[in-house]
Amino acid sequence: MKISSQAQAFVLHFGEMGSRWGFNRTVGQMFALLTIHPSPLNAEQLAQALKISRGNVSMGLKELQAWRLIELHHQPGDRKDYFTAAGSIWDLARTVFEERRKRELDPTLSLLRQLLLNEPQDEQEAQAQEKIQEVYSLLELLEEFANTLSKLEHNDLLKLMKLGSGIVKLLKLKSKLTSGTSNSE
Amino acid sequence: MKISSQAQAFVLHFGEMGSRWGFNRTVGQMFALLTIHPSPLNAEQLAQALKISRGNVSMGLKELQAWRLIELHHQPGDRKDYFTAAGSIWDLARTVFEERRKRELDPTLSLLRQLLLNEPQDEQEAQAQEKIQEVYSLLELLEEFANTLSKLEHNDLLKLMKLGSGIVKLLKLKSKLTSGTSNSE
DNA sequence: TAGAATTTTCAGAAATTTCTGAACATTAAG
DNA sequence: CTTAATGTTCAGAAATTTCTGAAAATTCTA
Repeated sequence: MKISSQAQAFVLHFGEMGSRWGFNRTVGQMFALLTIHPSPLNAEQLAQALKISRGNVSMGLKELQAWRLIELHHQPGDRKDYFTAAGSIWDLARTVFEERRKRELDPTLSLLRQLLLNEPQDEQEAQAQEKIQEVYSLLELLEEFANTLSKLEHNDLLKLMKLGSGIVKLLKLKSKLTSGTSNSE
Repeated sequence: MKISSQAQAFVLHFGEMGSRWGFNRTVGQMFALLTIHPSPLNAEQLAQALKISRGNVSMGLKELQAWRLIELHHQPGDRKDYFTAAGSIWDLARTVFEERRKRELDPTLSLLRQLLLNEPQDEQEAQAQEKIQEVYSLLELLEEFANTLSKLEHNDLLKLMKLGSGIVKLLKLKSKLTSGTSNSE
């Protein structure tokens, strides 16, 4: 469990950024370490490498599993649980993207849907309702777009992301070809 | 400063979600209230409506200004500062998107760039370096894509987001038309 | 089934973040 | 310049989150 200073910096940074990405410092560090380390690690090794308690590692692993970011391995003749980051970097990014969509968008969509069911009782409320509707429409569109992106095959996603301002041209091209017809799905 | 229960729920929810979106509870509430309220509000009104201290409001407003999410107004004959959410819901979404990109992507890109400058000293480090490079490439692509989206005009962005699986068809169409030529920008 | 190895849980400790309110700073008006 | 109105700051209080470590639970082996 020797860690190069290189890896050290990587791990520490992901710890710092962790909170911005939706988990706490040690969970961020654990994830970074599992990502950068070539072989699976067990709880003991994680605790030692990151200088945190065994209990904390256990909780962290549970959270990373809830995010579907790590997977369990076993070494023959060893009862300990070993973990690695789940899949390629791209898989991980996709998973983080999807989990965050779920946590950051869905609860709000669901609340706003609720609020929109009420009949506004006065002018004040009617105006508020309108604003809520605007927010709702936007978030719904975002959610659908995020969904579309999630479902794209790796190659298509790559192409799309590399288009740059070519996107505009493509959109223009499209409206020329299909002018006058509705077209999602 | 009477707030309908409708608005109340909206404000409280944005408080709860606040931390997931990058600010704390009261800042989330302040932002929600300024968004849903039809007219500009001053610090006193915010403090009263949200039952928080005057000092807290001052700090919150400062943070919302750092996010460029609110703008200052003045009522003739009144020295107080009044605030509203800055621009339309779409403007706000764009701003949040850009600020978050800055805070969540840029620091990491900059660290990884740093790390990649070092020559790996052994096999272990070389492997780590490779992983870092993968993460870096992905985040860089993400950053560029986010940039592209930020720069799209409202209408183009809307069209793109509504494409749904039509995106795939469009990408296919494009590769047919330009097969063999490079094309970002 | 006993017992050793491993993982999980969770009460309280520690660390961190947020909030208050009083002191201070700034501004505008007279 | 003085005063009153408003805005800002920041030390410490309060609230929240994270972490530890010992006890409990689980799992495997013999």
